[in-house]
Amino acid sequence: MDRLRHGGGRSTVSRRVILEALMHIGDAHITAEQLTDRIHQQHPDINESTVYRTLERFEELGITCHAHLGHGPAVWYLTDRQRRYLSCSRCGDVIDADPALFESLVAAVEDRYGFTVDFGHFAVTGMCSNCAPG
Amino acid sequence: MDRLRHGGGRSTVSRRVILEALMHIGDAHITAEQLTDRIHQQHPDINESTVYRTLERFEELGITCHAHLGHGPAVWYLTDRQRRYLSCSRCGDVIDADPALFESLVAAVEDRYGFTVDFGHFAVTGMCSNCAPG
DNA sequence: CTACGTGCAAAGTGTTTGCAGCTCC
DNA sequence: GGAGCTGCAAACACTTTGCACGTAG
Repeated sequence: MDRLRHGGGRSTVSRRVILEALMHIGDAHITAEQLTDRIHQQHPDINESTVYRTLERFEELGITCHAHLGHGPAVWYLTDRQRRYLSCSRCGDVIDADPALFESLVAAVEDRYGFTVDFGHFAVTGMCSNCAPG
Repeated sequence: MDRLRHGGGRSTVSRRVILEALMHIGDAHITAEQLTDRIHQQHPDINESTVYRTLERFEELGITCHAHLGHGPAVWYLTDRQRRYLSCSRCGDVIDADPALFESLVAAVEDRYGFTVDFGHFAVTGMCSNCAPG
């Protein structure tokens, strides 16, 4: 909220509620729709488009970010730690992987192409151990 | 086409035209809409939904696959070689990177989580050298 | 001849936007 | 008091689907 005010934004009921809901899910992640549903339990008057707009505003300020885990809706979470999602394209299971594994690839790509990888934005898809053939 | 027939599919004009168009783009990739537009130059009667259905059918048979390069439409290409796309989230530029760079990460993830990574499906996003700050 | 493929139009999903009213500072 | 938020409904982009007709094998 400090960061919001600092960035020229206003502190409103909707924004406080959305931020609290995000803090409440802790280490997990949530879609905009699920978040809206939860918020509606206590605040049925907060509109889904406000949730979208707020999440986007928060993202500009570096408070939240979103990732795409597969073909469905994006998921949102607080930017409190790095996320490296492995998403099974068959069963939809999501593994929250160790970022350290990705470091050498990030460095190699930077080196070779001058490209700064952001693994947080799109999940790495594939098949989990249960779904992989053989 | 052999593979199509072998998989129990029929050889039709639409399918031959779509396959030819895909072969024609060579090493590149194309969205379903762009593909439809091109096909319409010679075959204005082939419907976009047929293009979608055909690409999907081809994918089941391992002839084509699709990847998501960013927030826009998916791109399609023939499954003739591995693709490791780096997609700049600012300017949209796409780098077709060397698959060898990704091998050790693929192995490490397999080892640690039993998860078989498919880097072909979702691009790796980030910032290209022109767009990266600093 | 019949299962599979197609055109067309309509629906679906996830997200964004225009506008008029409201509220924080 | 005015920029910034909000609700609402409608639009949006991309893709999928239902249905009746057509065609490959």
